Amino acid sequence: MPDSIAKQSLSAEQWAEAALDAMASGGLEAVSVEPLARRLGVTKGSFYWHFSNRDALVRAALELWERHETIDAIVNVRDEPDPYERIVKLFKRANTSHRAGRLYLALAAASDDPAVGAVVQRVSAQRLDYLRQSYEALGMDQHDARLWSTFAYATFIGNQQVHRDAPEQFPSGVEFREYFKLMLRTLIPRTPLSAANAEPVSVVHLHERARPDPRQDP
Amino acid sequence: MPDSIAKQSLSAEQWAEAALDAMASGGLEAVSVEPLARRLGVTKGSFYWHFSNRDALVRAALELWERHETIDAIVNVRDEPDPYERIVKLFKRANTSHRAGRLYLALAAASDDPAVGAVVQRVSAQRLDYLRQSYEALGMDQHDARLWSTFAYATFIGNQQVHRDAPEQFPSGVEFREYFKLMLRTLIPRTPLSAANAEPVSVVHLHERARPDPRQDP
DNA sequence: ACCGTAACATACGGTAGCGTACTGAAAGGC
DNA sequence: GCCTTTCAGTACGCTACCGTATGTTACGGT
Repeated sequence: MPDSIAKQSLSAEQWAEAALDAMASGGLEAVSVEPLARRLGVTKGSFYWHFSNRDALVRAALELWERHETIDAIVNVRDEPDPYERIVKLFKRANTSHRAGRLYLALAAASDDPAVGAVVQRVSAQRLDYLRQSYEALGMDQHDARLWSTFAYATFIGNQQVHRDAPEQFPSGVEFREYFKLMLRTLIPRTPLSAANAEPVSVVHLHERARPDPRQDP
Repeated sequence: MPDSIAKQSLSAEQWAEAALDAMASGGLEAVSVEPLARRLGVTKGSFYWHFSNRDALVRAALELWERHETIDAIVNVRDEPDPYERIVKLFKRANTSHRAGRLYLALAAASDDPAVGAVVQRVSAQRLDYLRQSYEALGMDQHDARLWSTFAYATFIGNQQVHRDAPEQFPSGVEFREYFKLMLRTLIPRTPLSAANAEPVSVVHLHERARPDPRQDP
């Protein structure tokens, strides 16, 4: 039993990965047993050994996705001490993976399904929460951090959407780099906006520090 | 014939409206003849008198939606002379109708379908274009207007998305009003960026100038 | 009173996909 | 060498939905 679990869970995970692929390109409805089996070169007989039914596959795929989108994503930037750079990293990550973006949009579109909706809600909440914490680490009070993090999150979700729905209109190449910088400058104020609690830091100095950061661009 | 057309097209439009309702709550897949007929209290026999097939219904619904989302929306704010107020109106409209938001998201999710994708693209392009024009009317040069209007549009699309996917996290009530004002202040610079300095640096000034703007208080 | 037609109903065949029951084959323990 | 376990294939019934063919009703014109 214990050793066979490895083999079984491997194959099951392959099914789940294939399900995620199907979701990314065709939405939740595209996760159908027979087409997936065809794509994997087997028949339903295999599927119903690994999973009790289609719902179980969807659940497994959602679990996989949730891990990818929360734990992995956050672990990836956790070692960045500077909160500003941490947020920049999150933004870059959000604009990097095309598949991840499409997957999010596909799952969000299917959030009427209670199982999907719950996961989407948890993922959104966790990402928003982590963003909010990062904004607080910038020196914002709780309230401002909540507003700004929501603002920033909405913008980047919206970017995915616009990029998919109106690719012709969406900036690309050099223009995207400018667009990206504009968003960073606008959405990550490096000086606390509520005058109350923070030590006044040199705004000019901080802004200049942001510009000579030339790294990749999606 | 001429008088019977009115009756016929009326009924056909009812079908199209019902199709849009179904889309808003269940996506494109929810536009199915038999369930729709049940919901309307008739049978398929009626449907196949008005439309040749399901695709024709989808096309009619899309046409209706496109009119709603472009012409009507723009006509609604066309009489506002102040470009600032015009943009505010557009934003308010975007955040007002829950159904319209869900409809957009549902159709965008189904934009793999070429018929749907084309309409979504046209609607997005037209709205973005109108927004860009409004930003130009604020005094921005073409380039900045393009970046800022894309930015603003993405944010409001993202707001719809977040509002649907993580309703618990999305600001509401008093907090939403603050959130809304923050977005307006940030996304609609009231000081014209003169065409003279189109460099990205000018945008930084913009952000810094937005803060001491005495006109609104959160 | 009669007919034509607009509007809807009924009945049917066809397909896609879900799930089940059963069969088949390879692999490793005994 | 057998036999259980693991994994996959085949065959079938079931449901939802599409589309078609045909039946039924109401009504306006003549």
